[in-house]
Amino acid sequence: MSLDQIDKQIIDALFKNGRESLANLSKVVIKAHNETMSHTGIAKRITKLESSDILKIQANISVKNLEFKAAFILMEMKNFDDVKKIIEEYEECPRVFLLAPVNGQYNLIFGVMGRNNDVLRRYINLCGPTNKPGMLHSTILFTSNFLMPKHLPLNLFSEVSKEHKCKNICKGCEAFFDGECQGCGNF
Amino acid sequence: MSLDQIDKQIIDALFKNGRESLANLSKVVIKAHNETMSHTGIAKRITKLESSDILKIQANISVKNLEFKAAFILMEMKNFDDVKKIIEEYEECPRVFLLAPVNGQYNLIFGVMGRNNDVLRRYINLCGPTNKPGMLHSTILFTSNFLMPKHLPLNLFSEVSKEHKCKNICKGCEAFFDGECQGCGNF
DNA sequence: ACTTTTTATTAAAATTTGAAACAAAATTAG
DNA sequence: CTAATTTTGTTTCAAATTTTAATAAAAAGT
Repeated sequence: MSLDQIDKQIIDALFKNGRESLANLSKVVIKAHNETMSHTGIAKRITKLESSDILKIQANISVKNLEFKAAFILMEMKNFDDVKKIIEEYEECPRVFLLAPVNGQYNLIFGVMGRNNDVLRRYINLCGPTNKPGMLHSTILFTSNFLMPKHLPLNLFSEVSKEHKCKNICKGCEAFFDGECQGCGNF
Repeated sequence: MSLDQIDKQIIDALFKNGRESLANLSKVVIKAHNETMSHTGIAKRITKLESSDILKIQANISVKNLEFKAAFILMEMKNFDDVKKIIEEYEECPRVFLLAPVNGQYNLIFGVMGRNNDVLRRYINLCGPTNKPGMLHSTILFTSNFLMPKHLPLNLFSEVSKEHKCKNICKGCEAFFDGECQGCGNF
């Protein structure tokens, strides 16, 4: 599916304010020959874009303003199966805000988020992906200053993803069994 | 400003659906002792989170479903002034979806988005940051498969950012003066 | 203990959304 | 090319939601 000019105008308006009313959108979105569009028409477009999973209107939060700390981990893996295994283990983790297989000097880019540097370091050392099998080389980059995107979709406060999802990571973790681990959801 | 349990529940619900009605949010958000909260109270919380720039409800779009192509550029710069200069030049560019100074082996992480690999390569070669002064070393990673975040806030369709904002990049560009450049906003 | 400030509630008015039936345009098939 | 079909957009109106303003309650500061 591809986007036409109307879709793009809707997306642009919703990029600026995701809760803009359909009434206002219908004023802003202009068809050819300067005609406006009905709010019902706009609603149908939005529904369609959402159900084809192209668009999702979400709460994005500012890493900078909450003073969260983030790390990018770049990984060079032995083979693609090892990459896939890491992805499987981490794609539901609420701390992982970035996960993408890449081509180039590294095979996988991984982003982790924490309330502060302590939490972040503990995660990287105890729960992180860097000591998984197949890892040839990795490098870690720290930041807390996202200039772009200013607001990120972070799944930090979901009740479901606190313990359950991370079993596959936690089952080999000493801290988890010693009761020292505060859980993934401790933001 | 820090977030309490109610804020987190609101953000979590809006992460799932940014246009959830205040009425529904007031049913979902639970205070201590299992009390619900009034929808007016919820609205004030949201307004407060937005005006302190912690929360922004936005249209996020799926890189994967639109089959957009992205590249991460990792840069090691001579000094921090050079980093700042790159940031100044690129932070308004609609193609740049990621821009963060980092600490570690590299000083800056940069993400660019394009409709296809051709557009992306042309941008990197002609408009990209890799040949700017102060660059010691850089590496490029390509991807089109964002597993996380599934949907990204991309400012691709804004009318304002088509030519104006990129003057500082374009003024030394041959393609721009030859009329070969299709402009930053050509998505 | 009192005042100030912040936060939440209620209820009515204004606005927005959703549903259904219809119209127009685009696409497909004959 | 024309008719049938599908897709897309419009209108209308009832139902649901949001906003506003006045008030109450709780928390913080003196």
